[in-house]
Amino acid sequence: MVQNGRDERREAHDPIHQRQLHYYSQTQNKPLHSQHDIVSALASNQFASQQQLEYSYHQRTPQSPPSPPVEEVNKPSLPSISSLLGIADGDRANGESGQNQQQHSAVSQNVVAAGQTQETRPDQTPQSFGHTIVSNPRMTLPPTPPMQPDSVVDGNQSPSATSQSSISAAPYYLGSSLNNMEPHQQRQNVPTVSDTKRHHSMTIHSGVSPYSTSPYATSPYGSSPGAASTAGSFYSPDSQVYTSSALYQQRPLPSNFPPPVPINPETSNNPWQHHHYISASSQAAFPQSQDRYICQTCNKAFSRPSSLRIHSHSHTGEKPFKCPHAGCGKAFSVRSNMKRHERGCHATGSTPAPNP
DNA sequence: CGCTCTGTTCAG
DNA sequence: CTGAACAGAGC
Repeated sequence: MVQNGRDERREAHDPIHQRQLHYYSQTQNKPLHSQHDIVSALASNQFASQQQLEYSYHQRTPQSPPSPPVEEVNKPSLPSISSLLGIADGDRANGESGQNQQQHSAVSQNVVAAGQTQETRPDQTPQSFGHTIVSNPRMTLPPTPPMQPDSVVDGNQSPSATSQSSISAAPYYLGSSLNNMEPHQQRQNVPTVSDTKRHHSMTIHSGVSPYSTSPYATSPYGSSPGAASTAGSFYSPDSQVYTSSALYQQRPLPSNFPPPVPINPETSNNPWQHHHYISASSQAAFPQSQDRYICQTCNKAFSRPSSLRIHSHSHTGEKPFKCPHAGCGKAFSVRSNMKRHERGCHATGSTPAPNP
């Protein structure tokens, strides 16, 4: 909410920002870029009815990721799981063919049940997450040792879990950090390659992504952040909190967040630590800096909230900064980029109007 | 002290 | 050319 306040402030002063409000409304009607399209489409389909956030910013933010999941949901991902379950249960599946609809439901139940029974800590989001990974991944997750059943138990250590208790730590992250990948990335099931640039932190995350994003992921809901907002209720108890008001709300990272890596000998084997959690990446790149703001969508960490915000634009496709030039109409997620564009494309002169 | 803004730089 | 992230300056 604080962010909003800031935004308001800025928008009030900045004509450009004021514009963006209109811009959003317009964007919905006109063809947008990939992200925009997806987001808007989703907004109209799911989000629209789901949760209308106060700010346009939030409106699209709502875990744009869901876009990919939408397709993925229909994909074999679920069926395969059901198959697995069916195989496992055998008689059950056959006996109750009508449960097809409950494919994911069953899965989710499994997750939850597993989490509650094994973990005895229903509060923890990670466990469900971890469990999901462990249960399904088998088929394709050979490389990571963390696959051990213990992973579930270790889930206790997972940042998410700890976040609850020690959230007050300091840093913040966007929403629930379940998904390491970006919407498009998830879609493609490709490890975050685009981030490989400067994402030292992402390196780890990239390795992780496969698990969380993999099609076999129990349920697209659980794996995708967008889903989190949608169906997050099941995967994360807290999700309700995030979802409603904290889609992009930053939360303090657990004090354990950074430390997770070194951890105790016992936890040293923590699977989550290097496969499905931001902590690994974040801590890797950001040792103890308290100002770690983590993007829920991609788990990327930033030292400044403003940076995180800007970064969030990349996920939402939000481009609040429009080129003032008449004929241009280009929009940018970063103001400096827009300025640069102006300088480059519209000449350094201050005269925006294109001279024929 | 923390945050935002701006400029610069890297990468595709 | 544009997107994205970082670092510095200013408030």
